[in-house]
Amino acid sequence: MLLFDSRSIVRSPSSLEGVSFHGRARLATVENHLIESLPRKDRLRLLALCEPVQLVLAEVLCHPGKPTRHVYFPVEGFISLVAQIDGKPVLEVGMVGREGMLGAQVALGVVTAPLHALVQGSGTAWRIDTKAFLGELARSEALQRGLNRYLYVLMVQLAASAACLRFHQIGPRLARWLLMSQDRAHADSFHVTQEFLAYMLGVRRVGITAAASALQRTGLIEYHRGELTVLDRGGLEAAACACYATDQRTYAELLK
Amino acid sequence: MLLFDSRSIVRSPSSLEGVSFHGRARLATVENHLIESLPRKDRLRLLALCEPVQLVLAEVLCHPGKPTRHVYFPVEGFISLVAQIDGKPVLEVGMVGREGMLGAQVALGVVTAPLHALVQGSGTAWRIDTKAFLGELARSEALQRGLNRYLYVLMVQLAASAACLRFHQIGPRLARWLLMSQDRAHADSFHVTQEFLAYMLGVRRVGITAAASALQRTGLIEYHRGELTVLDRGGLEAAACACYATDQRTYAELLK
DNA sequence: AGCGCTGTGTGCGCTATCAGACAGTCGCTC
DNA sequence: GAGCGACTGTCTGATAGCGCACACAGCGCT
Repeated sequence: MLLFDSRSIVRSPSSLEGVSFHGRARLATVENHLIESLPRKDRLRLLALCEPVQLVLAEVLCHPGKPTRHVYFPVEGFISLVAQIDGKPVLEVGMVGREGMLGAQVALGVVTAPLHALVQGSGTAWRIDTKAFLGELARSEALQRGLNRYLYVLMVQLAASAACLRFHQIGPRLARWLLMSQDRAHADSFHVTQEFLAYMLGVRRVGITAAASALQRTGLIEYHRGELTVLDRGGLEAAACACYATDQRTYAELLK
Repeated sequence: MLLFDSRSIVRSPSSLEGVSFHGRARLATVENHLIESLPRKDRLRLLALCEPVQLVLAEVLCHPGKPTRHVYFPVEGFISLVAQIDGKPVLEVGMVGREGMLGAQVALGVVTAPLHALVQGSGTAWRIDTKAFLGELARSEALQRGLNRYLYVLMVQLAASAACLRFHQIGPRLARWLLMSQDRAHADSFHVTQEFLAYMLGVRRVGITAAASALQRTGLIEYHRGELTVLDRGGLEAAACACYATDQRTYAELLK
């Protein structure tokens, strides 16, 4: 799909800051939250199985119905979960960043991927062979607990997304999407075209043009040929539908 | 909510058949599929903990965020899972019948209910105290496996529902809903008002009036003041969006 | 400088659905 | 048999979003 190739996260230093392209520094943490939450012993054993990989933008890490060869723990990169209709991926239903993992369903004894997994922000991640991971999962109760809670959060958010999709308009949904991406990209600016946004939100590109123009006019964001910068995070939060805040609360309550 | 009281499944014998109100006989099976799939030993131990209860129409078995006191294995009755926005339940995102259970999230170590659970078809079910169930879950590996697979199916369907919701029109979605209800009600006719259908599908009542009129005009269904009968199941399947068939396949592949 | 690709803005007509209101009709109850 | 509530059908006007088409601008490549 051509769309997949039209995405690329800006990783070059901002010409203004000259030092770091990270608007909100989170450099202290270089790990994945799920892994971090493990007791030292289990964590080390798990990390011994991990290999660092670079998530390449627009890469499709798994296809629905196909077996998952690896599970991924994003550190810097992040991933979109995309649902399909009639065999065509059409709509983002979830995002996986440093707060979670891709392939949690293996904890349910199912190695079949449920959704398309599309790398949406390039960056590092830990990767583990599915079988090896299952072995470690059997050994570590803490890992089981972590995965289970994460699966629960995923379910809650899938359900919430469905309702949001139905009842909220493009503008607020776009604002929410930008916030969620910003959280996972660990940067205030990233590269994303209107075409791609339309695809993620399941609307026409023109719909995004209208909504994004409005956000730019009111000074919340700035964009130009795919370079998008969040200027006023507070304002964007106000513009987003309540689902963003709800999501945040769910994460805070269940994953910490 | 008044809507909840306006629903009632027809349980009186059909005047035509005079013997059974079941259009498609499924009387041979009086159990729940999840329970049935257990090895004899585990099944008996689980059933010893169960108490039979009557699911009362329009009863709300759990609220999102609240702890689940019991888990339920429907036998004749069935349950709608309803997502909320801003604290108000607004949209059905899943159905639980004889093929599954309510409260599967306890297998994830979370006793908080994720969604509203609304009894949509009255009838019998098995009920177990959550704690007792957790004890049994720890004992039975087969039960764990069953629940895990069921949780996976739920997730897949949540994602599929979201996409369906976004891209399919009221008519096909209504047809799909009727088929899914018919499957779980084990009857060709059941009681359901347009008001309630609108609520489940997240649309206005008028939208249902239009779609249902069309289905009646083409002879697929017949309804009158809440009494709805499926006349042409094949035709209804053709009228439904492909999501129904996909759902069926998912169940067949993963839950048997 | 010229070309072509990608990304963005716009216009037009159309459809599905929404919001609100109202009327008819059936069935139950008093 | 009168009254009332529940259920269904219909009307009017508004709107969010769709499909399609096109114009234009920035950017890289030759």
